[in-house]
Amino acid sequence: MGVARTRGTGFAAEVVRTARWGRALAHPARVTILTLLAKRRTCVCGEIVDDLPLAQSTVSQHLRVLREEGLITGEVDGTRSCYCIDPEQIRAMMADFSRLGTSLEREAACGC
Amino acid sequence: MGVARTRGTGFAAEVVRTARWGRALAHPARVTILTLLAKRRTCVCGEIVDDLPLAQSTVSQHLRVLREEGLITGEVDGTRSCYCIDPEQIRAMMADFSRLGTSLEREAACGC
DNA sequence: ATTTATTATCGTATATTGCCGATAAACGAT
DNA sequence: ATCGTTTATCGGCAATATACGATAATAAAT
Repeated sequence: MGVARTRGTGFAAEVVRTARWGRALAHPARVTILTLLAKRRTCVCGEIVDDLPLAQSTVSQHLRVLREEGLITGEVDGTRSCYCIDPEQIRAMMADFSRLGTSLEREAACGC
Repeated sequence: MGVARTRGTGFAAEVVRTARWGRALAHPARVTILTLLAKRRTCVCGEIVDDLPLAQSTVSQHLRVLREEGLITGEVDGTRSCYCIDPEQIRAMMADFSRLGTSLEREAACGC
């Protein structure tokens, strides 16, 4: 999706942050990668590729998105790359979602 | 982002659902719209437009995305449209996010 | 030094997103 | 019937997203 001209401008900071988390999760591959990294202790890129119905290069791109959003960290280990979830950022994301949730559930009554 | 050829195929149903929620929240305008609808009792489209730094047609598109994802409901009221949050779906979204969160926080230790 | 293995990046094609102005559609009011 | 208001949709444009194969780049192994 095109990052629009107004993206990130004219919106509250917390809203922009929440939208970034949303974008990070906006593809099944990325959600799957996160759960894989949480499930396994090992975090080698190749295994992730094996578990996804996507080409290696495509998985690498999804990993980069997750890294750019801060949800995972990548570390080079010889010829391979070791990816790990960043628990701090996961908690931050969930906190933002949680804040949004309570904010949205506060007044659920509809006047229509 | 382009809905890719493999989107929704080869991924677990819950993962796909979570990714759709993420996509719904993936733009600051849509997050803002949701919070606006929660804050106010009234849900007329025009007011939403007034509160966003976007053209009316653009806001209408964002409203459509939120409606397609089921987070809001639209109802025609004479010449205007009344949009409301769907509390049931909001709860469903938050439940999915919550499930994801606990799943991701379970094993946060990184072996790297 | 050469090969093998692993991963990131490049190049490219296609689809989607997001934005806007303009227009259509629907309704209420005059 | 006509006008004004409100909203949805259309058309077009630029930017991203997603996918893949191919190619670098790096390190381990022979």
